[in-house]
Amino acid sequence: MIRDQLLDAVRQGMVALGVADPPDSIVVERPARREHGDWSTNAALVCSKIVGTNPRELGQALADYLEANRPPHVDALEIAGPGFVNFRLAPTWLHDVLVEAVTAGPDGYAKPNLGDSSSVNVEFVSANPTGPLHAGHGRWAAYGDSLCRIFARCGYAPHAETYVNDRGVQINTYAGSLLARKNGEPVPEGGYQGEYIIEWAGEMPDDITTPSEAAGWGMEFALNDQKEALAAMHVAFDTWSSERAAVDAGLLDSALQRLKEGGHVYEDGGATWLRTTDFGDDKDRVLIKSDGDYTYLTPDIGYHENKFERGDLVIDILGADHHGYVARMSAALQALGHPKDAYEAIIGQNVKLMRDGAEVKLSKRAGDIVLLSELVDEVGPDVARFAYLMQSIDTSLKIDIDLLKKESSENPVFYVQYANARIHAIGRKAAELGIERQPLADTDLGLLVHERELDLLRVVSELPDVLESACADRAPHKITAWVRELAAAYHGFQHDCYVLRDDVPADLQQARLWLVESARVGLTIGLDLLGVHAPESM
RNA sequence: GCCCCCGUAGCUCAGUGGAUAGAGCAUCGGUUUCCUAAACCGUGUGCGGCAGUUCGAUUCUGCCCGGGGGCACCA
Repeated sequence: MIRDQLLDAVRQGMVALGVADPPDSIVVERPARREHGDWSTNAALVCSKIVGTNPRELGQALADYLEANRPPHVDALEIAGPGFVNFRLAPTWLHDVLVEAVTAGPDGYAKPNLGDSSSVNVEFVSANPTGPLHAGHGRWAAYGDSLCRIFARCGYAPHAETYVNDRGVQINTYAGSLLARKNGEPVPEGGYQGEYIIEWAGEMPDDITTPSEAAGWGMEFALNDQKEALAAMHVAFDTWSSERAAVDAGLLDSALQRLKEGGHVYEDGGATWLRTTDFGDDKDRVLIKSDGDYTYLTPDIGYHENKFERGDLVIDILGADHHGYVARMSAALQALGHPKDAYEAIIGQNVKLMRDGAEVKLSKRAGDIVLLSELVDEVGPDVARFAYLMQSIDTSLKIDIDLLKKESSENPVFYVQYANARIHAIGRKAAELGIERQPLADTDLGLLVHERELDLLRVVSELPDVLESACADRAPHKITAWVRELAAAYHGFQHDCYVLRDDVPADLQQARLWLVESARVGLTIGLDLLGVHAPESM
């Protein structure tokens, strides 16, 4: 890659200038402003202290060295600002990017091996089996699924998992609520008030009369409902883990036993405690209540321990209301002997759903929830996923349902989908005209010199870096942002550069057809990472 | 009181230890005998505040202010 070639040259230059061991903080990057060249290095600023000269002088010396030992594609060098060395490259470096992209294709371009096949277990959604998924859950579904796609492309072996809390008090509450509604009675105090309970109770067979029967039937019904909603969004899990099954399999007992053997457990006030403060938690946590029942934490520890069988790295994707959970789970897993960095919790901020200009509450106990299935029905899985992935997971997400339903330029999804449709329209039109793309080797890419053409290739060239960063930062929204940039560059290109019109010379036409292909490769990869399908015509 | 996230343009959000901080929408104006105008081009205001670290801070650290979410022998 061009950047590595430039960086190598810069580092060699610094060695030649007396920096025995050039620091890693030397970078070659794309300057924010085009006037500052195609690439730029901070080497002189970083190394000036080591050499004892001022950055501008060192920069000049570096520029002189590079002038004499010119890396590929470099047209001109200049020193600027406080001591940056800027590279101006011939367009040939972008033509190389085109060749790389279309040769590797959607399966091979932008495929960094960061994970070296190590496995990563990603748990997300994990809703209680006591009701339907609401529109807020969609964020975790879209995020988790996209993150797994990113991991997979970056050389990891991801395992998508969701956890079903199918035991505990909320199940009894749920069963009680179902039975009460079945009998036409108001739900008990603290029960589930949602409209769906009435509806679901109506579907419950008459021979179900006991709480335990209602619980069994209700959980299965809820799970099926959730699976349908996720399937409509094209989200699938490798594993659905049942809390009850984990307890029955003895995962809880064996984890508890090992914690005791490790000396991390003590009794106090009739309860059994885990000394999580030894591993950074701010207070110890109860494992077994004084009434003999486990807290929610205890089976969760057993379950998390078990997840290491399905991942070298275990990641939980949790809502902001669970952030207090992280320190105790991390402490428990460390007490079981796992390295601190083998467990990672990603805390996502909440979803605010707007409809008719007002916020819609998403609480399951309140009446008017917007179901995930409703949202996906209304706008489709692609629009929904794109909307969920537009923002950083660290920010609360406002989703305006009215806006998503509008198929207009106010809705960014269509901008991207339209770019995809136009790319494919070129292909259709070319076929209609009997124009075929000739072998790449016979194509003169040197004809691609229009600013729009080069801008498009610049965006294509950035995908590998964007992907690495999206993976390292667990940030699918960086892919969304890149896809929007690519669409913008493509629309700009297509506006100013004709491909198939009569007056386009045949050799330029060929080069542009390959350019369109490189955009197709990039867009295909980007949209696939988001799990968003784009229609070939609109 | 403690913990987590956020505070960037009128709105919704990107972004970065660096050289003049971006995009979409909204406003106003312009572009089409031509591969989808669902497009393109032009048009202004902005890093909540105060210190510190640094050659350089919107970015890192501390404090303050503001918004959201947590602080159970609930899950």
